Amino acid sequence: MALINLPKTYEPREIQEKWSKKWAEANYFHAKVEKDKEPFCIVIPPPNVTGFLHLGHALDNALQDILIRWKRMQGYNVTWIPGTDHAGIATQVKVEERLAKEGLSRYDLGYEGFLERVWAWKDEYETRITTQLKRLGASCDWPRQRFTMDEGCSKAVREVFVSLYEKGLIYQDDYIINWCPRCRTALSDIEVEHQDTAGKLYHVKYPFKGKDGYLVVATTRPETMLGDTAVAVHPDDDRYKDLIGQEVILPIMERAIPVIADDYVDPQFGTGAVKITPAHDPNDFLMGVRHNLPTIDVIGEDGKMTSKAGKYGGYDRYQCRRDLVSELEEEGYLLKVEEHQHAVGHCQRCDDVVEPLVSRQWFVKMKPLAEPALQVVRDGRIQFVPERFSKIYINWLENVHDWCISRQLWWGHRIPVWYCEDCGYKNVSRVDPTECQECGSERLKQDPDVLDTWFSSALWPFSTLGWPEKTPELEHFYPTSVLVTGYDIIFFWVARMVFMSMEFMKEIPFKYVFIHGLIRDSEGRKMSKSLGNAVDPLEMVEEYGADALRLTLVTGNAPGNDMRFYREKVEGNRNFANKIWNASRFVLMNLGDLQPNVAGTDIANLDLTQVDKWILSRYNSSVKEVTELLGQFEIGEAVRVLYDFIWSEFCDWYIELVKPRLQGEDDRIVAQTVLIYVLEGILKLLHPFMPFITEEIWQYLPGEGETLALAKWPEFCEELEDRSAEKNMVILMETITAIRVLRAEMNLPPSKKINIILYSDNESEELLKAGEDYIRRLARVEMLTIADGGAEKPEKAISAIAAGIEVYLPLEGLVDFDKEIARLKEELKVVEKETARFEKKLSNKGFLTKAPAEIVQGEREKLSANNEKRIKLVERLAILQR
RNA sequence: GGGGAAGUAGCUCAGCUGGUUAGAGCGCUACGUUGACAUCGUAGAGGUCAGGAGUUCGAAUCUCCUCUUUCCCA
Repeated sequence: MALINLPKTYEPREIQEKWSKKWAEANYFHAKVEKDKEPFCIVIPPPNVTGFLHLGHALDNALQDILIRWKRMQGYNVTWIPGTDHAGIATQVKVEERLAKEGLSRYDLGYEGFLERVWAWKDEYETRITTQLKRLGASCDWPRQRFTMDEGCSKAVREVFVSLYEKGLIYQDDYIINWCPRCRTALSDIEVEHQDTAGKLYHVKYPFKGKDGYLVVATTRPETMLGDTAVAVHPDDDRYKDLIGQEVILPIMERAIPVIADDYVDPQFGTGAVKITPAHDPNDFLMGVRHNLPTIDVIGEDGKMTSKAGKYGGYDRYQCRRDLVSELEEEGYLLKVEEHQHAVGHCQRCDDVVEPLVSRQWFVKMKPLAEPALQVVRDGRIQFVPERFSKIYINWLENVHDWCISRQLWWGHRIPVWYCEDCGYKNVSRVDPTECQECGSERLKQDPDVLDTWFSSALWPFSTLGWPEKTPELEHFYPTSVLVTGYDIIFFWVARMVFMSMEFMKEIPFKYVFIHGLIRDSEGRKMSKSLGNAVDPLEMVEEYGADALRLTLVTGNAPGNDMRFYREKVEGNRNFANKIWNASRFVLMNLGDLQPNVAGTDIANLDLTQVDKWILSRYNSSVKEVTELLGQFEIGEAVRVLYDFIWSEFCDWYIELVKPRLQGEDDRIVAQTVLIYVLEGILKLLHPFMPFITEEIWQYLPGEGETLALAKWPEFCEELEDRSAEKNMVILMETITAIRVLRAEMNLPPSKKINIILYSDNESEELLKAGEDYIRRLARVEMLTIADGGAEKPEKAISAIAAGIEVYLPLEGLVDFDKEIARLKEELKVVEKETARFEKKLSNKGFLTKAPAEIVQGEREKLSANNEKRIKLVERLAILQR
């Protein structure tokens, strides 16, 4: 077969299009359950069907794909389960926004009509997301794709809800919750984002009842005073001790309320007396429970004041605040107003200011569930990478409050509770009931609310594998191997998956939680639509290629840390891809008619040169390092090792060194075989990171196999390790570099041929003789002489010392002796400084006795090498200065 | 108020369990089209590893303190 070489230029676009299509068609990434093989399973953090994927998704999925492709090549039974999240509130907000553009609200369409629109939206975005993932190279097990509201996931949700209800772990209660007046729904604690806001602290007089004088309370939210049912002070606060048990008159409302004592009050804050509004503040609510205070709700679900707010009924909450403050001022109740910084809760989805209010909602009792979830992280059965994130997880679970799971939305899993309109019984059922389990009435009404979107995501690791059915997938692939996600959803998702798994599977959901950071813009800001600084991953894919983008996202920063995104970084990695492309092109173009059966060749037994042995040894240790680093989730370091090996060693040195041999006949085949062997290994090692370019090139290589994605991952091979070849090559490379430095020093362009004399001891003489051609070629030397170290040295020359070899560049009439002396003196200074350092270290008794022998030996060698160099420099200077 | 992270070359960042002559990419300087690659090559300049104290034979790395920047939680 005549070999076809790669196209002259690297065109990522064509390659990625071709391969994402081919891979999908061939269904390479679908894994059947193979019981005799070790499983490796990742469930994708399901992207929300709210929009397009952003760079954060690209990072998350690149990391997963790297692990997945690596393990697949290692021969594991690998499945990466893709899917999307219905993202209840977020999606509903999006669809409502779209409707608003048509001048419609969800009420105009009605419940059924609105849901139809949301399902259509879901289909549209699910398709887009899937397409995007494929274009990024994600090797998902597509036939197993899931959706949090598909039939199976819905069944899992139903089972979990009913089961928790039966165990008493789900309950309904009137409780203070976070309410978003814009979305008109309850939110869980973590869906509220606290933002520091410049506010005011109002000092208001509350007159004593039945006597002169007043108490001053400080509040940031005066409008809630309309619902005050007490004033609280600290029991030990001497200022107020006498007032406890007495009453004050609530201004405007003219209502008498008691002064109570509670430890919760901070005597240092404000005046030390706080107004208590149990209906509109979480802490006040708890205090109200402790002291049996009435609850007066003055703010409604629409964010407006209720009729209980007296004359302010119907006012918007902010309007009420303004008007109320002026009234207080006019009436002389307002003592003073201070500037005050405080945290204000905002809705995570729509950014409206959240209103704490009392409402009847469904909750998950957290304490009993949290305990096992804490245990598995504390005892290391689940490991966070990096480890520090386990603290965040533990701290949250230790202080977790009950989870409000009901949402007043239309889009989501309906709560499986039917209220009997006759006896009021709550029918909580796995199958839709037709009659009341209590009284038999058929007049049943399902709870109108839906569940928090995270309720279904919490089941994702097992619901996607078929639970509650006992599927072979569940049995084989569960627990999953690793979860890859950002630190921003440790509470929302990771913790919840763990406790749900512990409760329902009696098993951890995954062994490792691999946490990554956020992608920020070049100024370190979060990327967001409103800032207009978001980068579209597909735009980068178009411009630089998916491989370059993937590499950019996973390198150059430590695990768990945020990363700034620069287009220049992607460009740099595109250049790296181009380098690989051209190096491969070179190898292929020099293959000629050779069809080496690399797989069947025992490479170590070929008649290898030192250079071959060196590159094989270096390649071999790269295999080892990359594999180890991947095992430690050190993706960035693994890439760095590969990048350096490929560019600096394989391309810059090996290819250059091997060139002459490819022209000759003697050992041409050996050189070709080594080239192709190392190249193929490189492509394999690089494939998880850069799947498209490696697959494309690999197809041009001789050998068997349909796809690189299913090729065997390289293994470390003892036989290829060759320390002495590595050492020899260092000498050779340093010699070549030394000549190049002299050339540059004298401003001699490469076109100018030069003569070089190398003086060496017997040991390296042989090595230099063997490497004569290399030196001549790579340093562009016309006439190369290798002489004994003791031989007479030319006077009119400039010199350098590299790896114990004296390099002389004779320059008849061109040498400026003063300049050369100065140059050598400068070098001598550096060497002397080094020598002194080593000497000092080695004369330190503590060092000699306490440091490991290896280290001491290393320092000794460094000292003697330095000394040798120093002596030669001194000698040379003596001659020049004679 | 509690907790985390970060401070290393002009910029962006690596540097794992303490032993390197402290690295990379970009940028910068000089030279260069040598038949894989100018999306490139060769050589180079550039760092008191935020500051202080301590532990140690030895600290960018461990401990404590200070300063600065960030993020999360209350």
